Amino acid sequence: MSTIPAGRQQYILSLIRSEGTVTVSQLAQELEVSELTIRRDLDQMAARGLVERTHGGATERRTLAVEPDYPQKAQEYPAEKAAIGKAVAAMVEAGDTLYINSGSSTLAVIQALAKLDKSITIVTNNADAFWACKESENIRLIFCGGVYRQRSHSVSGSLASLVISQINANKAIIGVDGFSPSAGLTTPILEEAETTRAMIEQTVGSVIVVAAANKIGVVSNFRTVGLEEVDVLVTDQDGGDIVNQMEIPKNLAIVIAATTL
Amino acid sequence: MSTIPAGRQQYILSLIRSEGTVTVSQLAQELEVSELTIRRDLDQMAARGLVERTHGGATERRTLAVEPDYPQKAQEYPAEKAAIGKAVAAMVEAGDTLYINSGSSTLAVIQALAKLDKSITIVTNNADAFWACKESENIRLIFCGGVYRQRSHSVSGSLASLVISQINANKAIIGVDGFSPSAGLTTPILEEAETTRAMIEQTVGSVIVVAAANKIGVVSNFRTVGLEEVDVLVTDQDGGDIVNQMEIPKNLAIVIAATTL
DNA sequence: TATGATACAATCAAAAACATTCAAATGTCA
DNA sequence: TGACATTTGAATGTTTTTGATTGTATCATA
Repeated sequence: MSTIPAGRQQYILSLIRSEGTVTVSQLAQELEVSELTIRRDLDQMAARGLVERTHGGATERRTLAVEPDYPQKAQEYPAEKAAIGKAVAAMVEAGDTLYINSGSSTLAVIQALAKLDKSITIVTNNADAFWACKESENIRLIFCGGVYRQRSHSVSGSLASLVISQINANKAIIGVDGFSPSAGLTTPILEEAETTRAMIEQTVGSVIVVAAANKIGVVSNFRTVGLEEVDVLVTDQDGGDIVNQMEIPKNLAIVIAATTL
Repeated sequence: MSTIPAGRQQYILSLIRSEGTVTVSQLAQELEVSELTIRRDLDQMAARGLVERTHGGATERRTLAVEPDYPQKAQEYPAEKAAIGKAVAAMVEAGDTLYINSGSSTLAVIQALAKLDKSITIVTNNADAFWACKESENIRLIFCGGVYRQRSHSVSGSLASLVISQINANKAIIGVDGFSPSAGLTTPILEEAETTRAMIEQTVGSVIVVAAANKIGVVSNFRTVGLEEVDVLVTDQDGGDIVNQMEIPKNLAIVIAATTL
């Protein structure tokens, strides 16, 4: 077989495409190199986004790195998301006007708020908010305008910013794809980043970021704002553990949502 | 078989997708691991929301975590509305930018357009447009901002007008509650009337009104525009009969949508 | 409703896979 | 050839996975 790294990795990739998964030991035998070499190959390929690394081997990437497929992502880790949603909803008081951006985590917040049905105003660009609030008599729902993005079930862009510039809220509830001390809050879609930034700029009260463990420490393509703009981070148990080992601004409060069942 | 967790879980998932349910003992035998390992796999997958755990095994998730579940509006005269929608959709050409306001008749137009899937841009304040266009790759959907009205599944008000002021369309497809020579187009909600008027003002091409027979000759509370602003009226057979006995502007074309079934 | 069979949760120890560091082998360019 | 970078493999300790064990919860059928 190929004795150079590039050839090996190409073979690994083709095998992953046909089999779905590969194991380190199997590849080491087949290519007659040490398992360590295979691990290094897989790590490199994972860093380039070609495969997904798992314990013992690697799998095919389910979705493109750029923009996650909505229905798949939306139902990942429902328990954690529901817990986060509940915790955030508890921070909301009657009379509040909230900015809530799009994403499956913030949808969980909307669902929790819909259940409580306090008299609040929600300003959002999440298209799923409509049905989530369909039985909440006391929630006033204001929707951002803009270009609809099928993949994320949301609207964004300059039209959304235009609407947002007209509204001041006293809390912002922001879901992100990346939360990092150095890079701040990041998302894979430029327009979403712009819309989210506009929401934060129009918020006079506290900015609450929701991010499950798999978002903490991650850096995505486009920056919305730095962590200094954030007042509260709501995450799950694992996320809390990661944050504890990071250098974060002192004024940023961490809230752990317990997955109590 | 795959000896790593990822491969096992992938196999389990594919099996669940085809069979509907799986049992722990069956999987343990098939994959040649202990039942305990299978249980751990299933628990992990359940935590991620991929499967539903049951006693002794797992089943496919029957309900998606996110389910619009729109109460399909108790459609009055579905056949007539579908016919009107089809007739209007036939007037739309690739490249068009359309204003479409809210209402069950115009929703039928959107549904017909979604089926054709021409490359057009739809600007609407109808919240149901999201799911109606969910499988139309070529339709660009721009949503108006504004306050959401549960009863009509739409947004309206000054924020909607603000967005509309930024966009020029070459056709407007307008549903109304009242169509009358003397009172013009009328609707029972002030904000909807304002939004619809703004749409018509921003249209440089033809204004197409859709109205079933039960709207013809009716006068509702708030006036949007007079009939002189309308270029085409699309109605059903009965509606055509009524219009024929009316005094309408000469430049207003009448189109009868045949209920061919 | 009681009861035996099965599935489960919790804990622990062994095995496998891993990260990390370092040195040897290989290839490249002057 | 010699200096340098790249690739590879060995050795170390750490983490993850796995299966055996125990006792508990749940199910099906009488």
